[in-house]
Amino acid sequence: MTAPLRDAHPAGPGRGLPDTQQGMRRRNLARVMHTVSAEGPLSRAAVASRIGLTRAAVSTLVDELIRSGLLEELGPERPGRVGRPGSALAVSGRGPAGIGAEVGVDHLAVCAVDLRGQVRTRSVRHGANRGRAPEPVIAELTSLVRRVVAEAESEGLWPAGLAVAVPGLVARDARTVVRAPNLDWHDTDLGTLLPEDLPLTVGNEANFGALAELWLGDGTPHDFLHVSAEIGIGAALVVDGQLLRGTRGFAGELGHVPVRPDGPRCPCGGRGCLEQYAGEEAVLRAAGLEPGEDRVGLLAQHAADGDEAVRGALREAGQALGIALTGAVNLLDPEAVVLGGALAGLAPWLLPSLRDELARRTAGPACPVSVSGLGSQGPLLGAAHSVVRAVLDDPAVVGERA
Amino acid sequence: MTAPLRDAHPAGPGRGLPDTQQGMRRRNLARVMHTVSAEGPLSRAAVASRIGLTRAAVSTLVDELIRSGLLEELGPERPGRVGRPGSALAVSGRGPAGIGAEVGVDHLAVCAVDLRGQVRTRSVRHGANRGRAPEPVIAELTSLVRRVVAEAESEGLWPAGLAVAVPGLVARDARTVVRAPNLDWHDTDLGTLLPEDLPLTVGNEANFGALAELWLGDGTPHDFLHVSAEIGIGAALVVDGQLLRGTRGFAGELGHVPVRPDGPRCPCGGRGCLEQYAGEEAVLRAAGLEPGEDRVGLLAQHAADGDEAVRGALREAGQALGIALTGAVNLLDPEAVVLGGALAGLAPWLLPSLRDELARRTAGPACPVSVSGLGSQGPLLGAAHSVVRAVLDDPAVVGERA
DNA sequence: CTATTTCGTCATGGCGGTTTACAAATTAGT
DNA sequence: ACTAATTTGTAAACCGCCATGACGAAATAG
Repeated sequence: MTAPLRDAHPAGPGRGLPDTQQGMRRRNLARVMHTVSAEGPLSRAAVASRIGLTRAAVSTLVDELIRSGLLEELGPERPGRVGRPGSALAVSGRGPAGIGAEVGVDHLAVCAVDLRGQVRTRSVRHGANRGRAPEPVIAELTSLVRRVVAEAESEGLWPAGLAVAVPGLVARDARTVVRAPNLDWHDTDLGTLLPEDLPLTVGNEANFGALAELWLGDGTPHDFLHVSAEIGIGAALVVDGQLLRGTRGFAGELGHVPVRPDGPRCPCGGRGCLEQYAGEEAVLRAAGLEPGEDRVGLLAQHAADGDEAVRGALREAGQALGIALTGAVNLLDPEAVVLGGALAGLAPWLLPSLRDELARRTAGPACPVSVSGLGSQGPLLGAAHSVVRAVLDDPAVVGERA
Repeated sequence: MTAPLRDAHPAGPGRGLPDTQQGMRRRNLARVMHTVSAEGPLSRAAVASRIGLTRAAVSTLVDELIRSGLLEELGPERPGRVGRPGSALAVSGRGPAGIGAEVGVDHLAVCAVDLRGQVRTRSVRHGANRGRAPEPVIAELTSLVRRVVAEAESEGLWPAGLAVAVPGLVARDARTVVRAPNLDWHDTDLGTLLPEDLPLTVGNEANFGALAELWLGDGTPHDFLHVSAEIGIGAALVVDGQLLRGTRGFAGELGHVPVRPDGPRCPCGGRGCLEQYAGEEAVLRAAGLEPGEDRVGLLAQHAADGDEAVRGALREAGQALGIALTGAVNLLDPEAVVLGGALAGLAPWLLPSLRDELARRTAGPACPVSVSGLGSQGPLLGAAHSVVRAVLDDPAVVGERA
């Protein structure tokens, strides 16, 4: 069925769907879900005061959500104040689940996350996928998905959708991989290869990582730039809590921002792109290391051991990142820059020169640069959570099935 | 009263104001206004089918809008098809008007635009403002505003708001000018200096220019990058039909994107910023011309006359712009780049090297670069139209007054 | 033990869009 | 010219959704 999970509520007045009472109801159901999900167990009265509706209205909304299995009544609250205690409501731990999947260069991973945001099942398979054809890889992924779905179902969950994180550019249809250099995939429509009974969303790994940071990060603002380096160097731009995708869905190509316009040639056609200084290959070469298996781990290891060549290479990579990010920060004025993915592990050696370069080139106070706490889990979690968010954003759709 | 003209309808489900029936009505009124405004005279039935409501519902909405003076009944349509001809509806030419104002480095301008988008009155005063204190300048501007408002009123219009375009950074409150280097203004609150009986919005000149391009430009997409050069070099980013403002409202500082990281020092603290190559002063210096009065006109004149020094300087500026824009395009994946403001006049000599540089550094087809057709009128028109858009976006607010 | 406060629910009402029906105004066909 | 078909705009009845106000229930304060 492949329902459109995203963009259900376009912004701006005048545009968008006609405003009928059903739409109103749907939005109010979503408000209740978001409020309960974000602020823990809450009584009906508390929800009502937060979203600005009356207790009576919230009562009927909650009834509907409980009938759909999206909310649960936990029983009476501990009475601390005067007055009748409310009945605590919480997001259900047995309703729909978001299935997240990740196609990495040398692993596959799938997990199921319930509406509460808890990871309930997880399944990983190691093994290099570089250069393998899409069909066998996706077949393997499909079997992992089926296993995770089965386990989730045995815990009383049912899958509301599947989101797949891929290390490459994904078209705006959220189904076809336009280009994944590290897998050597081109124009591959995953919609035809994955189980068809689940609404599917395919997305860029870095984008899902950024969303994970937005939704799960501790103190992450909702205007930031998330930089990661799995496939080349990618940035995900989050503006006002929304991912900026670009016309063709290619936004965030930080790796090909010119750093030194007369620098070395880049396969993209340009010269002196960031990737020529801070890309994996470039850093390994500058560090004098052979490209091998776990290349990022290798770099971190050597850097930690005090290898000066490696440290110098990372210092210069940080500097190049700082230059490119200066441009990005000047253009976008984000609240923060967050380093994620592989960069997070190398942060100790990248950050000093990066911050230095950024500060030197900024007039006022420099944009704060932090490191993601999610590590390599970001993309997978972001994918799974994107399905969960879609349910919270429009509970009515899912309510029909339960 | 200074009502919030913007951001009345925040994006995303779950957030925003509670969804009550009155809000629904307001949004539907807005839909009707937008539809009629965008698609010319339309019958009630045509509006209904476009926005997806029933004819009956649209009838009552239209009645209300006509009573408020926002819509006009033009009379029966020419019947071309079978069936009863509809009664054509058009946006009123006598209701509210948007007052736009512009504080330029050497001029002041004010105009009134009606809901149809027609400029109805205009008033300009030449004279250098560089270095003058804000108070006398704004006093002068106020008298222009009063004159334009009086003229507009004599034509049956009433002012719905005032938007002021300023060559500098404006804080997110849309009232205070944080920094306007070319005027030498700092932290100036225009809210206290301008007539208080009009809802006020102060905005950056380049941003208003971009909005004008978005709303009035011929074939302008709704994802683009608008580059202009009045104060240094500014870019306005329009994403999905909305201006990207940045956390502090400082987004779009293209002028300080690093082009050559080891280039000449820039007052901003950086090195080799775009402004050091394509800024007004830099180009004049490279061209061997003295900074005088109408510097842009001077450059265009000499370039047209075949002055090779000037042409060379502009060629290099275009090249630098191309490098900086490569970065921006890689980050944002816009549908187009539009040159506006002073750059539009110099486009014939900037474009070749700019396009060349951009194409050379892009893998696929390069992002198309075009020139704004609005010329120097952009900011003023954008300001006035922003008020008009605010009325279209929420007709109910204004309806109360009529 | 009573007064007070707060919670959840119910009955009532208002508001807003839909449905259904119908008159008005045009074209197409005989 | 007259009828049938089509489309428009409006009115009346209806339904859905939230607000209002009242009420019982369950706690605290005195």
